[in-house]
Amino acid sequence: MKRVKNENEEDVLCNDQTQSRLNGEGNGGSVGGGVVLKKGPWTSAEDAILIDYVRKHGEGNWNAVQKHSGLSRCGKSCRLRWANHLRPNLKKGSFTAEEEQLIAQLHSEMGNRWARMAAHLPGRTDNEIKNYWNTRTKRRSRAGLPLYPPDVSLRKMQGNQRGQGTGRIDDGDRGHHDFLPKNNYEIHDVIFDNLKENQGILPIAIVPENPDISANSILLNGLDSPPYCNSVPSSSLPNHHHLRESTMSFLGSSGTNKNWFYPFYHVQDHSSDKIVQSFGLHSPLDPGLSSHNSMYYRHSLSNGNSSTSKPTSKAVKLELPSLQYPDTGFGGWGATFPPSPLNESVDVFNQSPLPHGGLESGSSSPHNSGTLEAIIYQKKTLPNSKNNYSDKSSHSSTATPVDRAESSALNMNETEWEDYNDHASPFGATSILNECPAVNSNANSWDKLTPSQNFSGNNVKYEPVDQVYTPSSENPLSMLNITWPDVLLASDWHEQCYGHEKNMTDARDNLTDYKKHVAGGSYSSSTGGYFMHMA
DNA sequence: AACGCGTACAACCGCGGGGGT
DNA sequence: TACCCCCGCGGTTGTACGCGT
Repeated sequence: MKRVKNENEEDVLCNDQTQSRLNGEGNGGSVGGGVVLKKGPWTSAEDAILIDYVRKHGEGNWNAVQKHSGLSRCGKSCRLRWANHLRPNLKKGSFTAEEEQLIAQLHSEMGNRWARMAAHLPGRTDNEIKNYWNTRTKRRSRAGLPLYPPDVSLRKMQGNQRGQGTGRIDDGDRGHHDFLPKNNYEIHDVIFDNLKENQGILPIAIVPENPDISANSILLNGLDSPPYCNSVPSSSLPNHHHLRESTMSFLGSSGTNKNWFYPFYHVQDHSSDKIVQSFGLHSPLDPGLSSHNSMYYRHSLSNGNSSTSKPTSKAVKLELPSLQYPDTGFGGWGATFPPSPLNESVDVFNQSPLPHGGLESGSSSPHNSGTLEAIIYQKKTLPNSKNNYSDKSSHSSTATPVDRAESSALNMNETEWEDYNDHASPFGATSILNECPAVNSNANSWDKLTPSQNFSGNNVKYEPVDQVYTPSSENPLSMLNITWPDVLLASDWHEQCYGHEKNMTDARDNLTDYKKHVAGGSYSSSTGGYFMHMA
């Protein structure tokens, strides 16, 4: 279709056929006899021939198509054409919101296993899903958005909780439990404990006065980054903030506006020798992560005096498979909704840094898959971070492009913000909204959210979050959000901290206005910016 | 209108697994 | 056990289209 010019191209041999010839195979008549096989777009006539062939002979034995039908296409091309376009019951058109959500969920569990994902999406092909995801990934990466919607991340995290005792990453195919009960939501006591402990922790993104410092940079660097605190460069700090390799702190090597990226880190409060939980959304939900390894949200510390925490971290790269962006650092790898259809016997201790591969069952590792499981898995499997940081960055990451890492880091932070605002997290929206000028609660798609952005502002501003993944009647997947503990907790927490909900409402309005102000700046909506909304 | 850019999508390519011999 | 063949999968490429400037 797109390659119209190929209609008139000189026929070329299918590579496979060429290989077959070389291998002595493909003896199917003319193929082996040197008949050139067409490449490029299929014509309707060819389609008709192929359809007719399949009708008569059924699927399979694709190399025989050319022989029996005279179609000058290699078997591989025929199979692809049939599978992706001619096969009955194919669903055409763009993905629905439900499908998008499911894809994200599946990808968070499976990684780039398109065919398996396609099995969960009737009428959709692996190629279609792959194209969608890749495009989406690119777009979101460019916009500095999280790869996964917050509920996916949360779900993963919840699954992670459940799976903690097992030491398993994912049940994978073993489960074949298509969907977990929707009401399997659990709130561990520790969640509430953490809530209490972290009252006053504010998820803030500081917008510098200096317009040259991107909001994301600030986000990533947090309050410990100049000019917001007097901390020394994180890289030179003593290891009182230990960043595990798996937590994917990224080094923005190119300097400008990149600085150090350590989207996840803990802050150890020196005065109390207590790990000050730096991030919130998932932390309170995961006992294991919350107190030790949780590195999700960047909060100011209690009483808002974040700069006193001397947060820092080391930058570490995390290698991921291509197109896998470690931009969501939260979530677990336990089987959650929907459960992984995979039966991936993941050696949780196998964290081979191989850039590719390792994805197939039997050898899969979340580390390699680039899924949320991988991310969280590493968090969990590595030693507790406290005083245990070892700089594995130079060992584990072979070739992670810096820009990817950066975008990933950005994404993680963006995700954090989305989550905050999405769910009125007691750590998030509530906190933000009490001091933050803007929140857009009208978003209906997690796919087009707040991008990274440079803008100037007052001394301290909160990063506006454009899009909020808001469960609503418009979103048939709202039911998924029953698993949002934040939602359940927000009210209570908010009441506890602020006494009334009005603050949030007001803050949302203010934030919305602020967002508009910001969006009027340099950001291009064409790149998936502030005001991109799903149709 | 022209251009540039981003996106969507079809198709190609290489690799590896599984089954048969 | 080794080899061959077929098939499927995932990564990548190339091009048309749409939109903004």
